[in-house]
Amino acid sequence: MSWKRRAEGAYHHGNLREALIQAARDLIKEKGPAGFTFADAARSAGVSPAAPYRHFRDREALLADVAREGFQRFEAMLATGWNGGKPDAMTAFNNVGKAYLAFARAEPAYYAAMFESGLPPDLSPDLRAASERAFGMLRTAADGVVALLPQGNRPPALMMSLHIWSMAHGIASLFGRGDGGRRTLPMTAEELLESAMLIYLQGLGFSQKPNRT
Amino acid sequence: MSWKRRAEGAYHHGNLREALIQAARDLIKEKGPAGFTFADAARSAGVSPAAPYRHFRDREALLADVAREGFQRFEAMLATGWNGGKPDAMTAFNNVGKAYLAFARAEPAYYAAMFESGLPPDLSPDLRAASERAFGMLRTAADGVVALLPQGNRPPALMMSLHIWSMAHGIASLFGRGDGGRRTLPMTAEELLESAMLIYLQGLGFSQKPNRT
DNA sequence: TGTACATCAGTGAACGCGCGTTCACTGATGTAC
DNA sequence: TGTACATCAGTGAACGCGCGTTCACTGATGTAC
Repeated sequence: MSWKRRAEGAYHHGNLREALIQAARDLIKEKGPAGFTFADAARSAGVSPAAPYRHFRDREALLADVAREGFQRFEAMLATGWNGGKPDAMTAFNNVGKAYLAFARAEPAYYAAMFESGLPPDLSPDLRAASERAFGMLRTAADGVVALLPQGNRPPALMMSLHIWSMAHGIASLFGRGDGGRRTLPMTAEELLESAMLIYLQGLGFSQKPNRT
Repeated sequence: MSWKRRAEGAYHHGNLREALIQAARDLIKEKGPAGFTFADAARSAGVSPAAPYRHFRDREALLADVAREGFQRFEAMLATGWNGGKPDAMTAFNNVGKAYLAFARAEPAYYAAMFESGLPPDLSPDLRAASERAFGMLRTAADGVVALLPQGNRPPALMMSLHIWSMAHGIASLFGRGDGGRRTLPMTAEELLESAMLIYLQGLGFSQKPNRT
């Protein structure tokens, strides 16, 4: 469903590019990243099957754009969780984890396009850059947390951010998706991630729990 | 490629069911779990497009059988890693992690069918059971490790096994696949997992590193 | 040991379908003067 | 302000293709007697 309805009988759509991305998201959400076709997207947007070629070279290019847009929103959501490290780095770090899972649940279509579509991560420089900026947020959060430890006792922040990324992605993939059909858990995905991060941070030398927000 | 070549001109294939599973694995490896068709599999196995219907209701049933078989081999591989908890639980636990990644790398087609095909986990009781037995191996390993801790200071082994599963799955999905096109890392996937498990175990109260095998 | 027969596994032709892609086209929009 | 023209965005018909599925069939295998 496009946020801007096409005027009845209008020859020019006016916003077809965005409408196609939106249509692709809807279709991915329903049927997975492999389950939509170029013709499908055109139909959903209410245009002829030839129209999408004005905006995307092929299906893969459309999918890549969905992924790119997804990384941008993902980055924004992680940044909101981090919130500049406030009120303190530990709490903010925990909020980044929650934001990660919230994104995967709220936007399963973006998430699938980003991580499960089979697109090569550097299909285009734009896609690559968007993906790296999103990861950069995890890195920033890891830097903030590592800085709380005494010098000489600090783990590499890059490694730490890769650990957190992997854990959050694993939980999101296995349990935390908004599109049903997934495995069930004796606890929420958020609780699972939070408990894992807590134990992990204790392993790094932290002793107290992050404050709840 | 079937391990049993079809006799020239033989009318009966003799092993078509297994040959179709093998063909599906080859095609999944090449093009992803969504990238193979029933007709494709028949062609690879050298039979007419109608032949697979003698053995599988449809494409999804074939895919489910690939996944089921995958879970069985996965379970066996994890069990070999665990090796009854020998030489000691910590070392064996670490070996389970290595076995997890080794499987994902060596058998990307099975892994994709198991975790990335979009099949509902309880499509069939058989599939469900195979999946749970595989997870049971992680649970067994977690039990073994938890038992090393003093009573009163033991985390729930179920939670711990979910943590490990998520971490290993996250690393395998993001970095550790044998089919290329994945993100690159400043370390191996095995090193990433091992370091994460080490920190995690320290967080649980363990102080020494597991012995190397 | 031989024969008749039932069962099984795969054939090959056929069908309807939807997809990706192309093409010459046309209606709408923007701009130079 | 009006007009001519270039550019742009979407049309609709057409094509070849491969897929999923069905069907009556046939060749091979196994078994009862």
